[in-house]
Amino acid sequence: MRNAEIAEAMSELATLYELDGAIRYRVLAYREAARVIRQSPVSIEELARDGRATELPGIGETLQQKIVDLLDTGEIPAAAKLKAKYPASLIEVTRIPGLGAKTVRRLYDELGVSSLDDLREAAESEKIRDLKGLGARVEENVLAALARLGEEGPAERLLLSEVLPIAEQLAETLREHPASDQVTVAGSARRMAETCKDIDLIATASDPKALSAALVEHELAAQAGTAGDAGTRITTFNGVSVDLRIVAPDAYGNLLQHFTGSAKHNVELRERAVRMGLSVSEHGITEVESGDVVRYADEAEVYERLGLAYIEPELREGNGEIAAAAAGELPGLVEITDIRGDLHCHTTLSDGRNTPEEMAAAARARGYSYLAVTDHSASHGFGNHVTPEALLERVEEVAAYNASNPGRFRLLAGSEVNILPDGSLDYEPAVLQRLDWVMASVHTSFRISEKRMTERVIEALRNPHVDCIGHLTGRLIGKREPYGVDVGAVIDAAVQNRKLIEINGNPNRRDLNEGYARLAAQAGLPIVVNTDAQGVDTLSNMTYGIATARRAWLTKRDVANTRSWRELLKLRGRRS
DNA sequence: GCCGTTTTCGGCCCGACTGTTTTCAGTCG
Repeated sequence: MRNAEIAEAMSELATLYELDGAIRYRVLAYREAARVIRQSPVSIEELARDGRATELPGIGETLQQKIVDLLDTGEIPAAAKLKAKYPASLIEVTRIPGLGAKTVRRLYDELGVSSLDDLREAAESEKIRDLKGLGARVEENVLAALARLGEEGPAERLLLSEVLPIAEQLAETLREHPASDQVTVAGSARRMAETCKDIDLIATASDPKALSAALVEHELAAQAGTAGDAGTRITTFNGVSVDLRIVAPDAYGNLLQHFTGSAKHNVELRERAVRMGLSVSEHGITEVESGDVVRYADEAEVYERLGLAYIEPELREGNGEIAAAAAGELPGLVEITDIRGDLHCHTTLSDGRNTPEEMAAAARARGYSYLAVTDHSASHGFGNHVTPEALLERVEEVAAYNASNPGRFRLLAGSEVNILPDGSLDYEPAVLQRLDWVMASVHTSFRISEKRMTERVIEALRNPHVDCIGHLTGRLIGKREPYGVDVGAVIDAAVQNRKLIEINGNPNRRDLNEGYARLAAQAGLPIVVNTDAQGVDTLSNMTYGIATARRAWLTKRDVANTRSWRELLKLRGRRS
């Protein structure tokens, strides 16, 4: 059973318990467990079968047993019992914004509302206002929420690449405004998360209202609230909602820390504060006993006051960073400026838009000392494939380029070779042998079993000509689920065969994801951060690859392409 | 239900906003 399915069962049970009036901390415990399970890079099924699920934070003996029950019988007895008590369609009603479990339970008990249809009818026939504490306004909000649900579905999360450029453009506009002092992008965009729900901008200003007005009047604003002293909110034409919060300079650090999140990180931070006799909020740090409040202009001072080293935004996910900061054991994260080359990109030979010469020029302009052109192999299946003859011509072409462009930069002849369903590659060894660098990726036959997919990739890792596995799980964020593959087993096989593995920086992929990348690094597997660029413009997707690497706690040393080409070659198993 | 450099029991983050109420519960981020 996939982690996502187990997490979904826990999350459902949390809602059922909540409807049943369980104490909130039990509900919270199940929600937290669901989050931990969903995020885990290792198989919860295997862990629970070994009785080791309790090794995860937030999972104790009770949940360990419930997971085993779920695996054995397909359901959790406690959930089955509650489902007999409350109709399954009641859970959907709790998804209406503004209606929590308490309210839904009352609607069920007092009005017999047990589905979204019942809810609509109750609101339309003005029965909700009969309940104590609820009024006509609630009916209006419910109907509006139901209408939104009907036309557009639940609010989608946007890719970081869709959000970050807008966030930076807006921040830049505000920075140029005469009334502005400091402006920073906060929230999940600052943490470089895979997806973002909205944009948070944090600012200080000599004239807050004027700065708010500048955002309201921005050409990207399709809708806008009122421009106030505390900030404002707009929605851009492509539907991204943007919150601007303006604060006095002396509390800028507190506000920035608070609105950078994540929620989990902030909760852990405040729990630590409580143990120190302190209370942390966006307004400052209060000494509980004396009631004295201290504000911090600089975010780093907030962490310092709590006895912590500064924590980079990418690490603020509640994955052990606070304990590491307390112990002085935070990793020195890899920086984009550490990157010395890109080992996965395409040219006009397959599906790219630029020639090798143009790609090389762009790579040099980025300060790289090497670039591998890795066009798709013969059986790619989407046209534009490269025959063995064409690939050998490419080898000559690359040699000629390097001969006529002496110096520090080296163009590398490579290929992104398809891994066929049986794990073989679709070029002969004699062809592969001529290449400087071989990426091997799965592009077809996704729907085989996890076992076969794992064997398929491991077979490719045994091939002496393969250097690196590309986009291992094949996911497209928000569009295509990763295919079933035992990442842990692939990591082990890669280490054994002295291969490398890629973080693909295409913002739709970010594959390996941060959880798996952290696992790979812990196993000692060298990671290559690549772009998979299809043109000179997308070589800049290194930003997203590095974001994932940093969120995976990777250091410069963990990332192979922070090395010179000569040093990098020492990491791989085959003869060069 | 989980967890432990105050605790194996008694705690478990903080504040804004909303809608309904004359002081607050519920919901959300």
